[in-house]
Amino acid sequence: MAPLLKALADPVRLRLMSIVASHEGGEACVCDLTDCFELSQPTISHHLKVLHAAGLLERSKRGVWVYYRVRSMALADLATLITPTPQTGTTRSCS
Amino acid sequence: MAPLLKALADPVRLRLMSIVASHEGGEACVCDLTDCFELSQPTISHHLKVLHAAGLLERSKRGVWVYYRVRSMALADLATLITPTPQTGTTRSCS
DNA sequence: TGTCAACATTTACGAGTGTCGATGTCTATG
DNA sequence: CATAGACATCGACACTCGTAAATGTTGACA
Repeated sequence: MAPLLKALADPVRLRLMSIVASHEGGEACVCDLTDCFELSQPTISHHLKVLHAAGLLERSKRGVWVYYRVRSMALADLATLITPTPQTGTTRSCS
Repeated sequence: MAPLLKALADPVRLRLMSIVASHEGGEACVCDLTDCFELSQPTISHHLKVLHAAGLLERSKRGVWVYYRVRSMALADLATLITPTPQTGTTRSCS
């Protein structure tokens, strides 16, 4: 769980997720994304790799272009884990 | 939002949140927490400070002891932000 | 007032991270 | 085959982060 949060805990990567999610057809190619930032193409590629390795983005190569798509299931699972549990009653000192 | 995720994106801090949340009365003092880790007391204190600065933990000092409590509202808000939006239809290239 | 215990702060250091420039890989096209 | 463009990888650097040892602060109590 910590690696997932770590992958999301960066302003650039959060924007990347947001842009991909709200892009036409729910997917975007790298060339679209690099235009949205004032960062070099290798840097964007690096962030995409981190998000992909964390299971937050899907990769699909079509021709010369590589399209990324948000794995909304991963986000939903993460949201569930973050949501506070209704307290189980059992009280152990450590977890 | 990124700072919030950054504060959570650490195994020790995630365990701290979990332990505090599931502790008797929903709060725990530092001495309880240091016993759960094989880390020095200053390190635990540092992580608690990070979580408190991010608005994820409440502090309340009673006598010599300092009790921490999870701000479940912050977690709930974060979960809401992470949850994928149902796609608005408007398609702008960047966000 | 002096002492002890619970936490916090400071300082320092090794490890990890974000960034860029240079280079590599792959695909389409002439 | 040669070239060009879309991405990825590599190497290097500055910066941040997690950790511990030493020290400081505060409250309880004799």
